[in-house]
Order: sequence, then structure tokens, then C-alpha cells
Amino acid sequence: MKKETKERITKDPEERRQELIDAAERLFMEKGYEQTAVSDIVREVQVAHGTFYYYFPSKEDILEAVIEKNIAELESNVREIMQQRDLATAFKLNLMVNSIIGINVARRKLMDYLHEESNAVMHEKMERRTVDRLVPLLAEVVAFGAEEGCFSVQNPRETAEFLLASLVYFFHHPEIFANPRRSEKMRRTLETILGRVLAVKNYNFVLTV
Amino acid sequence: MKKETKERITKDPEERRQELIDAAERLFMEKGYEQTAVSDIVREVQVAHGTFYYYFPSKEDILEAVIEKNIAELESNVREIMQQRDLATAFKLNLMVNSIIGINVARRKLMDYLHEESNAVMHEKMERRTVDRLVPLLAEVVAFGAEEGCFSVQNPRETAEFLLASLVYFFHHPEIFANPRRSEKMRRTLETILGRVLAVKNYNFVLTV
Amino acid sequence: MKKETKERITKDPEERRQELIDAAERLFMEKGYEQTAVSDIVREVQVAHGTFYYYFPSKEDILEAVIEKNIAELESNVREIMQQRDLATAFKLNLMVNSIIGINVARRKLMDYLHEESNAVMHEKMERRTVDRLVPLLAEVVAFGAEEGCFSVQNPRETAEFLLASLVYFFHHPEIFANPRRSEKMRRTLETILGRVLAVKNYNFVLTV
Amino acid sequence: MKKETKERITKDPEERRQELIDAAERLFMEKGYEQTAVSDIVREVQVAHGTFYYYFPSKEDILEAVIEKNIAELESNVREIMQQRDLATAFKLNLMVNSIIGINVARRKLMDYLHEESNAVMHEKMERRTVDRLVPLLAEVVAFGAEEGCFSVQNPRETAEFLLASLVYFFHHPEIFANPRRSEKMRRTLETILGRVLAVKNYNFVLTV
DNA sequence: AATGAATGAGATTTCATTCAT
DNA sequence: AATGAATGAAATCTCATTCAT
Repeated sequence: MKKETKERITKDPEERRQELIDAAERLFMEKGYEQTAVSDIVREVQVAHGTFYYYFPSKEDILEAVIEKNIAELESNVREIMQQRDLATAFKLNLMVNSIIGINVARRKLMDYLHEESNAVMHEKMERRTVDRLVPLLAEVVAFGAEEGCFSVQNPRETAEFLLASLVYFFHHPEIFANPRRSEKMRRTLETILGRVLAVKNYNFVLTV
Repeated sequence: MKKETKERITKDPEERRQELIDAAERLFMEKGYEQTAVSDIVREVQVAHGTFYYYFPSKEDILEAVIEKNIAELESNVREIMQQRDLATAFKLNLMVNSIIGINVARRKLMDYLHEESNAVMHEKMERRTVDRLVPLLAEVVAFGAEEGCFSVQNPRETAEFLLASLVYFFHHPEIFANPRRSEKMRRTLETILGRVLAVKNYNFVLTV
Repeated sequence: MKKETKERITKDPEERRQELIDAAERLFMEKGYEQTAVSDIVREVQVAHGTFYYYFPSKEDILEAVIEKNIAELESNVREIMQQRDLATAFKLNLMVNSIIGINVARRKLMDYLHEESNAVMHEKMERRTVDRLVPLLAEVVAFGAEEGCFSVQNPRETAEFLLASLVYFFHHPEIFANPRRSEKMRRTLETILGRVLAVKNYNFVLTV
Repeated sequence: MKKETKERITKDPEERRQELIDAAERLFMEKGYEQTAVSDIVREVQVAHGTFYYYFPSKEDILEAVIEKNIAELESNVREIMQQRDLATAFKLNLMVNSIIGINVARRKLMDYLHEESNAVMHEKMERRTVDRLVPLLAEVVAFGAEEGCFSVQNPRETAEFLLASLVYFFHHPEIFANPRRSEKMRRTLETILGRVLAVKNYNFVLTV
């Protein structure tokens, strides 16, 4: 009469929550948000459906958590660079841009190219959140450079927005990286654009795509 | 056993097809692609489900048709401008950019702001298709201007891509238009950016957002 | 490679609808409304889940349909009696009351005693709808009798309400019928009550429980 | 590895039990029995789920407790009236009826009208228990009055049942109280009915709805 | 006495698509 | 060209209850 009692494994809530977010992130990137069922996530983590809903009120909420985790990481990287002293402003901005491109590229490589268009929801959310959170940081540095005189920019915030629009273009066009020649041209073009848009003095942007 | 047979209205296939596309377009803009069911479309046009599938193999196909219709219109507008003779290249490019922004803005105004994030699939597809189709046109004019000497650009195609990335930014951020001050700043910033990125000679871009 | 294609049986919509209502009625009475799953209903009728929702927007809607069917039947019986000419008013009311009790008793016998308290939702709805629909009919006859002088009643409508409250008591207490002695006493008591409440002249109510 | 242990508040078991019952009662009345989750109750009382199940084996059991609490109160009120000496029987019965109506009315006013039909389970249980517990009391007084000669009734128990059926009608139709005219008519009608059903001598019932 | 993370069966519903007519 | 009844897989979410601590 023994019931095949499924082990009931209890963990620290914070740990469980992370497990769920990590599994969701992996699956969302592989198969896309909408193609991933809550049952896929709980199967991965080996918990019951109810456990999922104990931690997240809905599937959309875990998507927000996944995105937040990603953005937070990106933001903190960028912020760290910002806080370094003794860096010339133009160089600092250069580092920030490289960091943004770099992480986006890395992230994109995880996403399945095949499901490209089927992950629109996640892409859209990610892009908007990225822009919203990074614009203030870029804008601050641009503004600072403008005061310093190393840049010549009238509207730092708006300029930062358009620059970010160009940076996330990479995120939306991962096929670029498949072709080294193309990738190279894009890199050089963006280097030029950055220099011109900011009207930098005595500095050449060097990107590492 | 008499069946009250519902009127069976036959139309010219091309007309029917258009009716379906128009209804779909309206609904996709109002409620979003995923929130629109095939039954919403057929209800609107007053035909049976079968009729829909007689014209389109799947729901995604009518989305493609809707997008194609939109892009084709945009492309033809832009192409028309291109073909005008006796226009200075910089001025021609200016007109093209205005046309792109204008149509995007008009389109966005139709879309329900409320469903912003819930229409990611359509947004994403629209953006990619727009970029794919307009890049060659912009690139051609940019290249021509570079040869002429009114622009100074190394990689016309890549430059056109990044410029388009900035133009579609408006499409993704319709909230901009809600605030006149903001909208104004964006416009002026973009005017400056265009001038700098292309390194135009003897011309100032004037946008009409 | 032949697919075991499940026969696709198409029927006249009205017939299908009735099949679904009938199956639902049977199941609701046997197991209770809440204990009946939509899958129980579709299994019975041998259609797909989708078919159910093609006919009824929700499970609650089929409950309404089941109740409506029942009430309509009861109402039409009672109305038929009302419309008979050449019946003394008291006798006519007597027939109406017998009809109401009779149908309720019959219905109750179908319901599973075991699930008594687990079918509260259906009971409550049924009772309210019954009262709402029958009060006007009873009230009319009571009023007519009062004018004629065979009854002596001040407030026909309210009196009808309280009488119905007594009639549906049987519906809520099916255990009464299990005990002949009890059942008999209830019958006689109700006969007396009817006579007294209406202050009937020259007539004795005779119930057939 | 320190866990920030949440305060663990211990109380007298009887007190805890009452807290739970009171919270459940409030919630059941506001939202309905089925619409109230066990988690709503424990959140209200600020205890863990396990604590709930330490006191009540199941959700249904706390419903029974809530109902019992209510009925017990009603029964004791009515019983108190019964035990008063020096009251004429008809007057005593009148007081009892007023007490029953009064408490039901008061209770109904607490219940959310909006969730009317969604609280069927609780309504049904409450009604049955009310009838079961009050019938013997009413029957006893009716029987006593019959012996005394102030009433003329053959079957006191059954008569009491039908009278209670009329009294609980108010409970099921709270909308009555919203309309003073209607409420007034119902009251007067019931006064007349009581007098007639019991065939009272030298007394007029006066209700206080 | 009390905690609260975990369970998991199961319920309703959606909707793109098919196909016999 | 058109109909519309029928399909059915699949998805999200609920919640009473358990049990190791």
C-alpha cells in the first residue's frame, strides 16, 4: 500500500525562485516565450505546477523577472564603467557602448536563430526595457562630455536615444554576426557614426563587436 | 426539411481578398495580431471560416499580406520621390525621410496605444520588413550623394541601416508624439544627426514629424 | 499512414444543442452542477470540447439553458391549466398547485439524494427562477378568485409568493417522500393551509403529492 | 545560514479557533463560500496554512462551524423567548417569529447582494440547518397553543415547517427590503397568513420586518 | 501549536484549422 | 467560391490539502 511518494524537496525560497527564473530564461531563449509552456519550466526544475504559481502569479510575471534580471545585469555593468574615475569621457562612453553591444551579442547568440520571429514578445519587451534603463546613463555621460567640450551635442537625452536605437539594431539583426565581412563593415560604420553624431574631439571610437 | 439557407454572396475574388485584408488590418491595429481571432475577421467581413481559408492558407499569411500592403505603399511613395529628377540629392533624401517618418507616424496613430506591448509580433515583422525594403533605396541615394560629393560616407548601405534604425525608433515609441515639447526635441536632434552622419555640405535637413 | 480519422458527424445545430442540453441536464441531476465537468458532457454526446463551446459560451450558460428548459416546461403546463375555461377558480388553482408539486417531485426523484447538498448552485437557481416565473400566474388566479368572491385575499401577489415558498419546500426536502406517513401528513397540512390562507368558500383543496 | 524567523505568535487555542471562524464568516458573507480561499482566511488571521488545518480538517468544516455559530445564536434567542413565563402563547409565537425574521434580515444585510447567486452553497446549508433546528421549537409552541385552544391546528410540526418556509423566503429574497412599499406589503400579508394558518383567536400578529 | 513551501489533479477555455456539403 | 459545424490539442491557472521542520 505504499504510495510512490514523490520526494518533496523543500528549498530556500530565494533559491527556488532563481531556479525557476534560470530555467525560464533558458527555455525562453531556446524556444521563445510563447512556445514555452509553464509545464516545460516546471519539468525542468522538477517541481509541481503549483510551485510555479506559488512563486509567480502568472507566466507573464516570470517573463518580467527574466527580463529584469537581464537588464539589471546590463545596467550594473554599464554603471560600473560610469563610476570609474580617471577615464576620459569619450573613452568611458566607448567602454559603455562596447559593454552594451557585447552583452547583447552574447545574449543573441544564445537565442535560437530559427525561432527568430517567433519570439517577438520577448524581444520587444527586452528592447523597450533596455532603452528605458540605459538612456539616462548614456545621456548623463554625453551631457558631461558636452559640458567638458569633448563632445558637441545640443540634446544629450535625445541623442542618447538615437544612439541606443542603433545599438539595439544589432540585437534585432543577429544574422549580421554570421557574416564576418558584414559584421566588420557595420562595426566601422558605427565607429564613424558615433564620432560624427557626438562631434568628438581628439578621439576615435573603437568598437569590439 | 427545408433549410433556411443563408444568402450566399459571391464576389470578385480580388475584391473579397481585399475586404479580408482590410478587415484584418483594422483589427490587427486595434486589438493586436494575437488578440485578433480568425473569427473576428470573418465576422467583420460577413463570410464563413471556410472562405477565409480559401483565400489564405493560414492566419500568419494574412498578416504577411497586411504587412506587404503597408510596406508596398511606403516603398512606392519613397520610390516615387527617388525617381524625381531635378532634385538636389540632399533635398531628395530629406523628402524620403519625411515620407518614411510621416507614414509611420500616421500608422502608429491608428494603433491602439493601450495594446502597445501586446502587438509585438506585428511590430517586429513590420519593422524588419520596413528596414529590409527601404535600406536599398536609402543606400542608393546616399551612395549617389557620396559620389556627387554632397555627402561624405564610406559605407552607404550600413549607414542607411543605422539611419533607418533611428527612424523606426519613432514607430516603437508612439508616446513621443503625445508630448509636443519632446516631439520637437526629437525632431531637431534627428535633423542634426542626419546632417552629421552624412556630413552634408550646404544643406540643412528639415523634418516634419 | 492512414490517420485514424474520427468520424466527423455533422448534425442540425438545433439537434446538437438539444443533445448537449439533455446530456447536461442528466449529469447535473446525477452528480451536481459543479461536480460535472464539461468533459463529462462532451464524452456523453461524443463530440469534441470545441463543439461544446461552439454552442455555449461557458459552462454556466448551459446551466441556464437547462434551467430555462425546465422552467419553461413547468410554466407552460401551468399556463395551459390557467387557460382552460369552465373551471371553477378554486379548482383551477388546485390543479395548478398539483401540477407544480407534481413536476417538482418528479424532478427531485431524478436528482441523486446522495449529492443533496453538493448541488446547491443548481437548486438555488432553479428555485429562484421557478418562483419568479410562477408567481405572476398564481397571483393572477388568486386575484381573480378574490374579485369573484371565492377567495378572500388582500394582497394576491404577496400571498402567491408565500404559497410558492411552501410549494418549493418540497423541492428542498426530498426526504419527505421517502416516508409515506410523513408525506401524507405534509399533504394534508398543506391542503388545510391553502384553504385557510385563501379563505376559500365551498371548496376543499385536494393535493396529489 | 541564519533564517530571519518570522514571529511565531501562540495563542489560546479557543481564541485562535474563534479568530478563524470570525474571519471565515466575514469573508463568506462578503465574497461567498466558494469564492473564499483558505488562503484568504489565513491571510486575514495572519497564520500559516498549516495552522488552519490544525484547527479544521477541511474547508467545509469551518463552514459548518460558521453556520453552527449562527444557528446557535438564533436558536438560543428563540429558546429564551420560549422559556419566558407569563406570556400568552400567541404573543410568544409572535415574538419568536419576529426574532427569526429579524436575525435573518440583519444577516442578509451583511451579505453582499452582488454575489447573490454565487453563494448558493452557504445559503442552502444555512436554510436547511435553520429549518431543522427551529421547527421543533415552533412546533412545540404551536402544539401548546392548539391544546390551549388559542390556535386550531391539526399537525403542529408540519404547520411549523410551512411557516418556516415562508420566513426563510425573506432570507432568499433580500431585494424585498430595498423597496419599502414591497417590504410593507409582505409584512402585512405574512401577518394575515400567520393568523389564518393558525386560526388564532383574539389576537393579531404584528411583525417587525 | 505553528509554519509555509510544495503538491498535483483537474477544470475551463481558446482558436487555428478542416472538411463534408 | 462559399458554408459553418466540428475538431482537439494544448495552455493557463486554482486551490484544498499535506508534511517536514
